[in-house]
Amino acid sequence: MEGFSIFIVDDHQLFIEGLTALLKANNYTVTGFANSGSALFKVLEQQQPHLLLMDIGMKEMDGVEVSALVKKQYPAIKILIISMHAKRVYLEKLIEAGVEGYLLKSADDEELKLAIRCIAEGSTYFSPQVSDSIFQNMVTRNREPDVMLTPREKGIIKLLAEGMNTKEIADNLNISINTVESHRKNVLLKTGLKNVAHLIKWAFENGHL
Amino acid sequence: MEGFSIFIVDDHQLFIEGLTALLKANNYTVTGFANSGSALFKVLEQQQPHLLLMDIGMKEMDGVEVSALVKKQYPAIKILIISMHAKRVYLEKLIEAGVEGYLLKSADDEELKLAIRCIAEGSTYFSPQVSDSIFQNMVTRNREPDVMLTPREKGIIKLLAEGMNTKEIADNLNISINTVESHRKNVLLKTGLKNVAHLIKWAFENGHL
DNA sequence: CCTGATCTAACGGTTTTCCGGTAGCTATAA
DNA sequence: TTATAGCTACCGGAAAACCGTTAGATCAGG
Repeated sequence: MEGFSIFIVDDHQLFIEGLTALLKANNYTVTGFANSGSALFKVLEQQQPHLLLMDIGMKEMDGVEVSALVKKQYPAIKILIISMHAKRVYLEKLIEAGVEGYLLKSADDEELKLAIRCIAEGSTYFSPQVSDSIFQNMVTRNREPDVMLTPREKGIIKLLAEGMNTKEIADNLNISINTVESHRKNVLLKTGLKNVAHLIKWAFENGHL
Repeated sequence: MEGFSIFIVDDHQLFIEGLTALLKANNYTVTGFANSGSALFKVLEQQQPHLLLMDIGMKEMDGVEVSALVKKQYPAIKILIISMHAKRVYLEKLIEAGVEGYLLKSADDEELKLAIRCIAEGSTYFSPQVSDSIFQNMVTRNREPDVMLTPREKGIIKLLAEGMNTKEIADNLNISINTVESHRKNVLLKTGLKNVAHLIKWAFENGHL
């Protein structure tokens, strides 16, 4: 494992330091860390580690975008995602981006070492829970072909979540009530959700709020 | 610091092991860990550590309840909360429960060591960001006097979030439509929210979903 | 230039929510 | 034993959401 450099990306300093201590105790080489995407790219200009341990928290969907960008600019760098949860939404995009592995934070250090070994050898590692999720997704994929919301629609969802009714939203955006109803209707149509309450929950779970 | 035992409670095994490695590298004594509240209490019957490092994630509000229970049954055990965010909702209850400290995961190891030292010496440590949040809370406290939902109400909110309407919920719970409407009405009344969409958002932000 | 996506707007009818008030039944705590 | 809290249930009217459908304007990309 000598000569295999690991770099940690996470916005939780404590987790970085814990992970670093853990890896060093197991004779891995940790060459640094970054707290944000921009910090990471600054470092990558100077040095390219072999492996990025990338944490994906709840709030920042951008961990996904960061991964995609890294893969585009530095295809040689391997990426192992360490995430809180096995959300399909993230997974799809991450696999599309070409990450080499996906671990849950509930994994233990044995699984972490296994994942790193797999990736170092040129393979991939996706934790079982996650693989199931992927497979399930493959099967049901056709039903939900990636719902994309327009900016206007996202804006209206935000206002709906604030408790505004159609008229208030119309006033707020200086458009007709009919228009707002059209948007609301379109969103429900394209997402296949039942009503606004359902929509708000969906928006939360899919990073739109 | 010799003779001061630390015990970690977290449902993320990786974080536990990272933290353990970090603490051991700094010559602290880590006597064990637990992945859940129930596991913790089983261990506490056998041994009482001096300090609990308690992680509070997003989903499990129960970290708060666990802390309260520990403090009630083992007042001598100190508790240092390590949390993802500085949510007022959690903070209030944790302080009420009597925890000795509150750290964010964005803290570094220096702050962790400082917090542990403070608590070991009989003092308390609340990270600056959190203290601000507390203070801000003191000022605005009067406006939101702690809305408590009954189990039935929580159940109905969950079903509402699934997109069910009143009739479907009534069927699902085997109660009258009128009853469901009463509950929905009461919830909106006691929370002061505008409609169900607003309610779903509120429920998400306050840990009810 | 044509096409597709987006934003805008409208109408009529049905269903559901929202609001207000009222009220009985049970279990539990003061 | 009173309260008090929680769950249950009902009614009627106003307001809003939901549904299906149509359609003009604009603007970016092939």
